[in-house]
Formats: sequence, C-alpha cells, structure tokens
Amino acid sequence: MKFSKATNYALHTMLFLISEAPDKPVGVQHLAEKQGVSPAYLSKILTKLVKSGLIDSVSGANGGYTLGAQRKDVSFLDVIHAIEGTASLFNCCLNGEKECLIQKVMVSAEKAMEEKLKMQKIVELDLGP
Amino acid sequence: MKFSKATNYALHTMLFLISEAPDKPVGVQHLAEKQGVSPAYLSKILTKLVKSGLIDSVSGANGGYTLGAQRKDVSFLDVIHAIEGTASLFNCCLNGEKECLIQKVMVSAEKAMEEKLKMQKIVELDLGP
DNA sequence: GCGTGATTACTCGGATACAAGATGTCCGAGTTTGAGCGG
DNA sequence: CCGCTCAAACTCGGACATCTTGTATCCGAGTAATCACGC
Repeated sequence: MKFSKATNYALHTMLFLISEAPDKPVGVQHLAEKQGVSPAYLSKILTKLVKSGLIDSVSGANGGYTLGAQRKDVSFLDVIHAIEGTASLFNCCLNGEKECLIQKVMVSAEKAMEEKLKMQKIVELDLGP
Repeated sequence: MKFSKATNYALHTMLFLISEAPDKPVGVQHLAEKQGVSPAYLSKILTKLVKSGLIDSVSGANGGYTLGAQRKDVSFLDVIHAIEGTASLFNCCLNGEKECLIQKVMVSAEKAMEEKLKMQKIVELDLGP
C-alpha cells in the first residue's frame, strides 16, 4: 500500500512541463536527467500520460513531450489515475454476503482522499503560496 | 497502490470477534474457515494485531484469539496501521530540493483519508442501521 | 538555388530481466486443557 | 478420590516456496528535422 515511484516521476514531470516549458516540446532525456531516472523508464511512464490525454508527444528530431490543450485543468488525481489506474483501492472479495459494510467504509474514505486530490490542480503549485 | 488482502482479512476478523465473540477466545481455524483462508496465513496476520495490542492471544487447548480490553475504541485506522505500517504512502525521494510541494499535497490528501478511517470505529458496524 | 536522399535525433512499443513485496505453506517449540492411570 | 503423567489441541515464530507487481533495460520500428550532395 504505497504510491509507486512512477507516480512521483509523473507528477514531477507534469510540474516541470507546466512551470518551465508550456509550449516547446521537451525531450525525455532532459526530463530524466532532472529526476535522476533512466530515460527509457520515464518514457514508458509518460506514454501512459499521453494515452490519458494529459500531455502530447511530438515525434522526430527536436521532438519530446508537451502539454496538452487543457493544461490548466490537470489535477493530481488525473495524473494518479493515469498511472495507478482507477480501480478501487480495496475490494472485499468475500463471497456471497451481498454488500460488505467494511468495503463501504473503505471506499468512502478513499473518496475523501480523491476529493482532495481532485481539487488540487498542478498549475496552482507553480505560483507559490 | 492497493490495500493488501491481509488488511481485508484483519478487518473481517476484528468485526467477527466484536460482533459474535466478545469474550471467548476463537481458534484460528474457525476464523480461517469463515473467510476461506489458510489458517497458517491468517495466524501470521493476527500476530500483527496482537503485537499492536488490538487483540490478545490465548495459548494452549481451547485457546485462540480474543478481544483486548479497549475493544470499543478500535478504529479502521488502527487495524490498517497494524497491518500496512504507519509510513507515509508517498515519499518524494528527490534529492536536495529542501521541501517538495508535491509531497506536501500528497501527504495532506492522505491525512484526509486517515481522518475518516480514524473516526470510524469497527464496533459501530455491528449494530448497523 | 533547389530538390532528393541520407543521416541524425527523437518517440513508441514490445520483449525481457531483475527485485521486492504480498501471499501462502511447513515445521518445530512452547503452553494449556483434559483424560487416563496408579495410588 | 486425589495427584501425577501424558497426550491432544492450540498458538508462536521462523524458514521456506510461490506469485504478482513495480522497476528498469534493451532493441527494432517509425517519424520528422536537418544536413549533404548533385543537378
């Protein structure tokens, strides 16, 4: 029960793109150096963000990754869902038992966290407190 | 990023002990059958709950697991912390950078979930609406 | 000067390797209950 | 009837085996910009 490093990399990449390179595409090598990750691995992570529509990729020379159109709206939850998936953090997997009260409580608590993460847009971090 | 099955088993065991056997010790075999788990594995999980002081174990024949003294106060968060640990779900692990804004947001959201789980006592589920 | 091809700098996707943690099993050791047996 | 011993029913703890998932690497394919060359 931990957030993966991939989520960490994805969030930092988004923050960097928004704050320092809103227009020009940035190569994966540059992004990887900033965070001390292997470019190949970061590329794999960013592909997920592309498929979720959070960023765009530009092929060819001078290519790289760039922000999508609606960049102002990207929330923490968007990034997390793109990387970790949208499945519930808890599933009871106990047979018949119709509805599991424990499951209900867990899902409710999970929603509380997601609500916070949905409210927080990444762009808000750029311009400090 | 998912809650482990162990947490699920632990929560169900706590609920069972509170609702159906507040005094008598219950053998791990009986508890395991109820949930379709191997007794050996469940025993390993319950040992964590014992070490955290949430339940007591009774050795010898007719032994088993029984509720501790302050059973009314056990919350979801207590059980989860006993099984999953109390470490933060997210750590930035990005070098110098003094304080990471992303880390702050994540921890804050995590706290929101924990607050909900701390409020919800397991005993409250027993007498459901 | 200009088109055409080759080179270069990129991303994309799949295949693969590696490590760590979750899950599950097995067995020996210690502990208590209860039954059996001898006095 | 009493006390002793012994077996049975338990948990405890560690050591293992397995399986999934996260982490990471490598390479071939495709694509776009740029450079080189020849006309």
